[in-house]
Amino acid sequence: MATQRTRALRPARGTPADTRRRLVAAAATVINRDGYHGTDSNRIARAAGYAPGTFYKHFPDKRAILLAAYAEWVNGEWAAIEAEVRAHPRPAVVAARVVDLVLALHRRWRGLRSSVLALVGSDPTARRFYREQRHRQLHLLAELRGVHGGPARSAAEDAVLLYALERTCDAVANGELRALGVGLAPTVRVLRTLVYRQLVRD
Amino acid sequence: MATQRTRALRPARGTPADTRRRLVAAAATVINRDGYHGTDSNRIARAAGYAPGTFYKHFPDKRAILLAAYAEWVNGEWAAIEAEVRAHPRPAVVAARVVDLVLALHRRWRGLRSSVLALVGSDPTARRFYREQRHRQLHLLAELRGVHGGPARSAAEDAVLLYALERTCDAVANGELRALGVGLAPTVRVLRTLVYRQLVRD
Amino acid sequence: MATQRTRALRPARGTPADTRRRLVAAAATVINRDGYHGTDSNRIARAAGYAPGTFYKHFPDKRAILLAAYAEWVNGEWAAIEAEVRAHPRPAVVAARVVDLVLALHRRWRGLRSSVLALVGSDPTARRFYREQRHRQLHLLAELRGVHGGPARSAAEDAVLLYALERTCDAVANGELRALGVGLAPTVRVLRTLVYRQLVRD
Amino acid sequence: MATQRTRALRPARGTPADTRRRLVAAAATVINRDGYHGTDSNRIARAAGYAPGTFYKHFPDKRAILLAAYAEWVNGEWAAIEAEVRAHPRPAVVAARVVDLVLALHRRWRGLRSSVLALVGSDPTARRFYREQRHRQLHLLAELRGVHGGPARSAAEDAVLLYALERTCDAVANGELRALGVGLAPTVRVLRTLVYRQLVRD
DNA sequence: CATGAATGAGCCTTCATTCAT
DNA sequence: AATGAATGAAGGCTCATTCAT
Repeated sequence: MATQRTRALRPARGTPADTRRRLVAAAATVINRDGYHGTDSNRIARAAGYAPGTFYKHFPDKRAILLAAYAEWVNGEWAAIEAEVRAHPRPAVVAARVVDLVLALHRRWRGLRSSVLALVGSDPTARRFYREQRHRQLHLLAELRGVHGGPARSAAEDAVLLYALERTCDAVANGELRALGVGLAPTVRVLRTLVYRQLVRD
Repeated sequence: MATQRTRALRPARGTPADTRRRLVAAAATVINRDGYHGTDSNRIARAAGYAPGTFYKHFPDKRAILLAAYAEWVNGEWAAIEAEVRAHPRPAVVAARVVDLVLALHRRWRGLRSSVLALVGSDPTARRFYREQRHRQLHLLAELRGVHGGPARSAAEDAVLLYALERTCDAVANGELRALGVGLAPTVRVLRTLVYRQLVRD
Repeated sequence: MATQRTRALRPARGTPADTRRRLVAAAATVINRDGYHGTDSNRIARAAGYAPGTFYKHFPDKRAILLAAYAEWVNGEWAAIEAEVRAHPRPAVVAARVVDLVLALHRRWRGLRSSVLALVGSDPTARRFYREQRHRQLHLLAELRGVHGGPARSAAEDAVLLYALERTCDAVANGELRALGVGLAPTVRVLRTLVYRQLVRD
Repeated sequence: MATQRTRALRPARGTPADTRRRLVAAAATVINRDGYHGTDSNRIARAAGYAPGTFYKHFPDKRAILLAAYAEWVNGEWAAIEAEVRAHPRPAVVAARVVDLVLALHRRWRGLRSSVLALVGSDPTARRFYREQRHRQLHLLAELRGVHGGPARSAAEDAVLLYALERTCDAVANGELRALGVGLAPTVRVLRTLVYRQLVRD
């Protein structure tokens, strides 16, 4: 009953982990480009070189792969941030690197971030997941400050800083800032100053 | 998954403007509650007391009513903010009022905002529209500072402040902050301080 | 975005009741021919002259229309049986008519019956529905006996009779009996006798 | 909706006949529990301790294993009935045993029977196979009557008896009878009487 | 013999949108 | 102006089946 028409010489068979990785990578790319509601699971599977059914051997539903893609890539890049940051002892340099890296991150994954945020707005699971990311950031920030012998800061201050950083980087990434006539360089400078002040004594 | 209350009994037949207003109001309520992708145009029409066809007599598509709802209601409330704010002469009071009002606004329209932001991420029209809001805010901020004889601030500083305010209020509205163990009162204090400092000389 | 290609000059617009009737009639025919698992809701809708979406305006799911078809048609014909039966005073005639009618019924709706029975085997709703049919038959049988001044019979006897009648008619309808080398006429005679004996004193 | 217990830990590797037997046994259990349309071939294979591919090394398709399961298990138990029945000389005892055993059989294999019946309604192969079972029953009945020096009975009478027995036992097995308010004991009595009368002179 | 990753046709269902009334 | 029945493209997901290892 099932026809067999070799669409492209059957993609190399691999371990489930490989397949999963490919699917996640494809999802990240495709969703980042077309948006979560702008693609579908079949398209993601095809982009990874698989048939529709393969998707559901690895993810229970479409939502799951968005979260997985977010986890995989954003977490991965956050690890890179941690690594780079730890390598630099001077607060000013650290502040600059953090801003640069977060900005690069937001630029690269703007579409993916947007999709995740939308899902966070309506899906409890996504919400829980997203909050874990934030927790991690808060801890990282506190740790950085400790390393640099910085002052005690309230969690509220840290949180507001992170939100400012995140939201501004999104604005840069999606062209909002430019459209407002606000320059990139001064904005980056403001952000660096904000981060720097949070790390050291006033 | 989607709730379907609000089967309005409103008498139909009225001026086109009336109908449009009712549709927009219904859309704001319903989308705020169920999300843009969590409702459909038929449901919105019914919530306003009309048949599906009526919807498309007043809006070219579903997206349009989301933008209209955002414009109508959120703009309306921003006008209220402007009015209230202008009435208070002291910067500290103004800062407090702005934070309180923006927070209230975000709390009330959390779902609508989330839906709009998602659309902004993928739709050029929505993007353009959204940027106009921001422009308005920037102008208001500059004006406030002028009124209070505040210092010259770069557009970048103003923009970052607005982003911090907006994103933090969203975080409060959707419970993110509470989930992170960050208290509401200290957060509001941080925001007020931020706004206050932006209005007066350091 | 939606193309419009007039597939067949848009089927006459009617009242919802009309549409529902057409859908049920089409479902009865199609399922009777191809089996419940041999068709799909789109095919049923098309057979009734409608698009797929119309189906779901009238039925929550595929299962529902099978039950509706069963209810509509089989109930309808049982009403016919009741009417005919009441018109004949002599038990022997009644017995004959009942057997003939049930047999005709099973012959005509063999596929539909088969599908319903399968569903009854796995679906609680279907099960409940099916039992109501049986209840009705039991009452009808008891009533008939009363009319003819027949003897007291236990519910068990009545039930077994009904099962024998039903199952044998199914066997005739699906050719089982013929395949076994058992003639139709003698079988009908046995059934008539069975029914007759249940109606009158031994 | 479908349960997925029975992840067998059985050692694979064995003669083809062993594998086949295990698959059939698993299919009988799983289908009896979840229904033919409520499981899939992968699940059956897993329940037997094998991979999906193994299934299709032993059966051409899913339908085949349903028939095999029916043949293997139900036939096996019918053989047991034959044996037991032959061991008892008195018609009354034989009748009682037959009813009891058929009832037990139907109770145990209710789901499997239901699935087979549904397939019989649409699949010629299944139909042919099912009729062979009936043939066997008819012969057994005739033989029993001969043994007991019973009267000549038409094939039609025998067939109707078998149908009554089968259908009533199904009704008991699936709770239909209880739902109708008909007691088990009286029903069994009716069936025993029916069988008994068919075995001896009136 | 057995594996199990992969397939892909196709089912069920939704919903933005249209149009005859 | 309003209606609401109808549309139909398309999306999420399943599962019988295959085949390279």
